[in-house]
Amino acid sequence: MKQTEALRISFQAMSEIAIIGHLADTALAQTLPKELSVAGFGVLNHFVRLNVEGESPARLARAFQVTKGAMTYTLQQLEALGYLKITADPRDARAKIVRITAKGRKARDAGAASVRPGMVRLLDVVGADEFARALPFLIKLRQVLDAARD
Amino acid sequence: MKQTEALRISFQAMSEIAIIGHLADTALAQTLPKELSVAGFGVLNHFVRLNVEGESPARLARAFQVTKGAMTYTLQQLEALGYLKITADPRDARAKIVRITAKGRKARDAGAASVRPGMVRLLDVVGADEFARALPFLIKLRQVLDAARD
DNA sequence: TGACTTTAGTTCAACGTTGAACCATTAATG
DNA sequence: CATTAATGGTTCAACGTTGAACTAAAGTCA
Repeated sequence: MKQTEALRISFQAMSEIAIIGHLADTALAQTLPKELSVAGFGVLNHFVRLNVEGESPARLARAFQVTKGAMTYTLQQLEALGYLKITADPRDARAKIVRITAKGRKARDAGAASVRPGMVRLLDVVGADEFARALPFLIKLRQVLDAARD
Repeated sequence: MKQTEALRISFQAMSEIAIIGHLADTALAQTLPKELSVAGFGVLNHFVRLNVEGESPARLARAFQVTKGAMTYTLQQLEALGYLKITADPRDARAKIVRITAKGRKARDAGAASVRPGMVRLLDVVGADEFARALPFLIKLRQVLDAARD
């Protein structure tokens, strides 16, 4: 394949990915209850999915590729909603420990449930095997971009 | 494949796509000169890539999956920079016609050139064929989500 | 034709993000 | 050890986005 062609294709692929990400974000935001942002749902989901007990804001910021300031904002919202409990870290006076509450767990379950129908509809049209085939490529691409982010 | 499994995989795929989109956006924003936003570059690119002569703001908003308000904002920036010329549409008094200027063309070429090295580096690691294999899936997924956006 | 409905564009408050500045604390180094 | 560098967290202005409200101009159709 000519390099020009390769550049064109990879550029288009990145464009498509950016658009899909945008559409998915918008769809998710509309599905979730309005007091829960996509970022907030992501954090709640993180605790449940990975069965993590406590995380520091800094670790969360890195996990979500977001600035510390953005994470501070998101966590403040979630704590105000009673979905998280944030305490001081006894081992490091700079740090804090973030924990999900029972209420937060319920909110994330409700969120996950509200996403399901849309996902099922999507699987109906696109096909589970296509997702499965694309996933390794996506993971690799994410890892590379992630690492390149210096 | 069990449905639970299919849901898990497709959900993860969408997550990866969202993250990649986010990383790509950030990387692109850092590469572009600071007066040119990703959205602005997208608009300039649209005119050059598709060799379109004139477009209405409404059509552009639809093409980029963005609200009319967001497109108004982007176009105002680009016009202030002298990259676009916006005139009234003689055939429809509600509408306007957006055209790229020579200066805009130069800015988009410079932008495209500044993206190239990063793209080449990406191709080095991920491989052009992988992009090529994934592209049809991505296009299909984008089209489905696009259509589902009612 | 006249009454609705749709479409084009703008404006504005609110949101979630970034980048930079800042303070406090811990880690690394000479 | 004493400095210096790195890390954790917050705050704030600025940005680009949404959604809603609005004006103006077509389009539809009975």
